[in-house]
Amino acid sequence: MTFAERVYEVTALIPEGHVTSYGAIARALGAPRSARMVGWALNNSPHDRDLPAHRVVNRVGILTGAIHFGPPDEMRHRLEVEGVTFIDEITVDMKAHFWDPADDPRVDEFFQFLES
DNA sequence: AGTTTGACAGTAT
DNA sequence: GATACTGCCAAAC
Repeated sequence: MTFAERVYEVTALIPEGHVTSYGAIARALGAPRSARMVGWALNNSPHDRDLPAHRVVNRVGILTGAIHFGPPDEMRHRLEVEGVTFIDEITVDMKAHFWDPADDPRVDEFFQFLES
């Protein structure tokens, strides 16, 4: 299983109405210095898998990946529909919606699965 | 096998 | 504070 595939698995676990950051995913994968790789992985993410990639923002809460969602405001709109609030046009309220993969027991289960 | 490329993060200025 | 700079490393080519 490649690094990118692990990124997809974690991304799929992001709860509705929440967001996480590239760095947080990298840490959860045991590669704390590989935030850029998470971005790279999502950039090449499969379109046939319905990944909630719109729930991944940078550490500040800015939707740096918005340009990959077609219409300029598509990403923000998807988040707003889920109840995610913004502190300005492009910045999500991280304090209210941040979800850390490392805090979710399902992520631990996932890693145990990998070892078996 | 060497180079390039990022949807980043942390530190320094 | 806002920029600028630097470290990062998996994949594609």
